[in-house]
Amino acid sequence: MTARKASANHKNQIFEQARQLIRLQGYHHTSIADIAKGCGLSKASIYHHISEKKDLIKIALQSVKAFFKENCFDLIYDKQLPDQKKIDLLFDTLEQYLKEYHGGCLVHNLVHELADSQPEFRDLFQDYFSMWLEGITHILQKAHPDETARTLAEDTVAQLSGAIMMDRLYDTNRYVQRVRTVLVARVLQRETLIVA
Amino acid sequence: MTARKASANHKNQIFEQARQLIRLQGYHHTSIADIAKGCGLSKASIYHHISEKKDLIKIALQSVKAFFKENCFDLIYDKQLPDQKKIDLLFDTLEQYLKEYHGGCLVHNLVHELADSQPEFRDLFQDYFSMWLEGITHILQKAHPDETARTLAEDTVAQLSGAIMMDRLYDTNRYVQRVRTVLVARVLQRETLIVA
Amino acid sequence: MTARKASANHKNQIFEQARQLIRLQGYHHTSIADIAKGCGLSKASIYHHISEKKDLIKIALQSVKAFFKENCFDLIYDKQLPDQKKIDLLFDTLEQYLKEYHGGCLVHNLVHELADSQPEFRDLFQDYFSMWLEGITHILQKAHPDETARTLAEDTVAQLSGAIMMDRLYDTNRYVQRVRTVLVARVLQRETLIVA
Amino acid sequence: MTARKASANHKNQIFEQARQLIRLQGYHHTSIADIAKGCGLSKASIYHHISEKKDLIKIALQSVKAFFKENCFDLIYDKQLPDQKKIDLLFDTLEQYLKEYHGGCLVHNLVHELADSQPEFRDLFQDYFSMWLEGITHILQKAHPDETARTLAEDTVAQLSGAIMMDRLYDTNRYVQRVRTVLVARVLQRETLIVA
DNA sequence: TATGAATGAGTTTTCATTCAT
DNA sequence: AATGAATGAAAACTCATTCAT
Repeated sequence: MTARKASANHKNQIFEQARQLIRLQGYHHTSIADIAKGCGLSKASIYHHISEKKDLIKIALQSVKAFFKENCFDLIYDKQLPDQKKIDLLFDTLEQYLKEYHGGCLVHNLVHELADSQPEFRDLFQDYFSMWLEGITHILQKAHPDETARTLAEDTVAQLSGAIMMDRLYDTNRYVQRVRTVLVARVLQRETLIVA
Repeated sequence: MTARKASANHKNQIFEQARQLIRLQGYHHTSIADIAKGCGLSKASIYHHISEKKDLIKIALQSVKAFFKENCFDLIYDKQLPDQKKIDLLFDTLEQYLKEYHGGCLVHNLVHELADSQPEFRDLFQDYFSMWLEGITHILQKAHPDETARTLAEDTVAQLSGAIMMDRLYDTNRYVQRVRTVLVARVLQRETLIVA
Repeated sequence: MTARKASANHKNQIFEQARQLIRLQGYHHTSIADIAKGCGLSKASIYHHISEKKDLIKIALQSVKAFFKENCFDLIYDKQLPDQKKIDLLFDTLEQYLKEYHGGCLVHNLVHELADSQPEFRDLFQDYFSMWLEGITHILQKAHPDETARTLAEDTVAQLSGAIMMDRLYDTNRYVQRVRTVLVARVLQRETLIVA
Repeated sequence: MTARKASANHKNQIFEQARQLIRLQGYHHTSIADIAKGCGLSKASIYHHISEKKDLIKIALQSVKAFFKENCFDLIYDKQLPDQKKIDLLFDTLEQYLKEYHGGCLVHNLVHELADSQPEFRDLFQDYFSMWLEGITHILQKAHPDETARTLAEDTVAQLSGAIMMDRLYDTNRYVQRVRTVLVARVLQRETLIVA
């Protein structure tokens, strides 16, 4: 049991290191040696848990998706939950995620780095953003007709993506805060001049 | 003269190749050899025009900034020009830039790839976005008080950044179109439910 | 008993896989992992049956030697058996061996790959060819004086070795067939003696 | 000029080292590092002259083929040259080649090592042996009808291939000498024809 | 300017082998 | 006997950079 745990820990450590380093440095600028060093393992050991470096991308993307799925999107479709609470859930989780490590969101970073040169990951990226688009569309559907809700969700997701980048660049959190404010206003249909 | 022109051409060719390749593949995934091959030059020749690879980042960023400065932001502060024309100028230039090559905007790609690992470029990135923020704030100042204009400009720039990424990922241009629509509405103070 | 059998089976499986893979891919190009995968075992398990990779060479060579010893050379010295039958025995066994898997004869392949870099196996190789040389010399001794018989046997073994290679390269069996034809002729003395 | 010569020398040194080491150790057991060390160059420098390791196989095979073509097969079709001289030319060249370095003939070694795992080189191997087969057939055509000449040439080439291996294994040259003797006898028709 | 050649350091990946379980 | 995990060493190959010509 100790052994099983220990080995599982190494596996998780590797994936966790990969996640962090790729988020901070990008995929191509993160070497297997970096990850190994970060785990106190040898390079060769890494290949006991993956079969090629690209596997780490998949695993990292899936883990970020799972994080938001479990913490937000699995809860958001609950009819009982008031819209405000849903938005809080979303943004509180996001803020926790962004605060935990610096370097913005791994998914956004990777989209820019890999979207064209590694088309095989497109589906994973689209999956991720579909989850956000559908979740936010759902939240907006009480206040708006379907098509409007979808369009506003797209605006929101775009703004959120850019906001994460801007916050990273200017080392603030005001851009993401604004997305929250705007989304709340949209739910409350108080959209005219949304300034806090 | 022929020689001077030829060398200037090589210089431009190199910078142009760098711009394109870095935009498509990212900085770390683009090698000096790639750029040299793309220009029909040898690797060593590249170093007659730059002193290290990083120079290419600077040059590329400056050229994108110059492109938008000359084509938009130098014209936008003209009191004669109606707001609608200014917005058209902005988005037409942007669309032209995005259409010219695929791969989204070089600046956004690089922000994500380099923001943390190469802090020396932060200023350049911030410069670039300041230009956009100030330009759009200016456009919004006729319709809104200063602080509101600034806030809405930040929303707009964030949304635009995310929109470029989303359009790249889904191979459309609808996200950026929406930013234009929303900005027009904001200028016209018709913000309630902005759906085309 | 079940256990003993099972392990013996694994042992044989490993040696059989090694034989096949080394014959096809060469010694250095066949990894312990390849052999393990071919047996459905783990790499570590291989080391319960050998102490280092080189052991597999020895075992493979011995098994090929044993195959021809049991099927030909143990029977060939029987005074009762007519020469023609002996030759049939030899070449039928050889053809069966060559047909069973492609990739020529393991021994010949290994001689070329290892002869100089691993002098420790020289004796094994020489043993193997001595068996052939003596066997064929014996067959020729009825029709020729001892020294002539030996010389013709050497010619035959050389031609046979080259024929196996040529057949492999051109994917035929005509070269080996010719060796059989020539040997029969030599036994029947239907060939003016070519001896210096 | 000095520079051109120097660089050409490095290139030749690399190919020469590759030829020698591959002949002695086999392709898979010869590393780029081995070759680099043998030339006093860095590993990276090797890649200035080849684009992948496999290139060395091609170059080595071509150089051996060129050696025998220039020294034998370009001369052998001369009607003036007596058959005995042609055979001398062939075997003197071969002996020189075999003596120059130990380790038998590079082509034979590679056939065994690569024939199946690297089918892309089959053509090169076949080319090489075709040169020999046609040359020896030509020599035998004065003394024998075409088809017989061809068959005897095939016997001769097979025997020669095996003889090179046997000589290497037993560190003699008697096996190859026998091939010369037998071929002379065949040209002089001092051998009852062995054709099926 | 331009380039062929060279290279140290680094990249991903493989390998034979060991060992605790 | 079997194996998952680990690893030092080495494999092939790449890269940014330098320099003599």
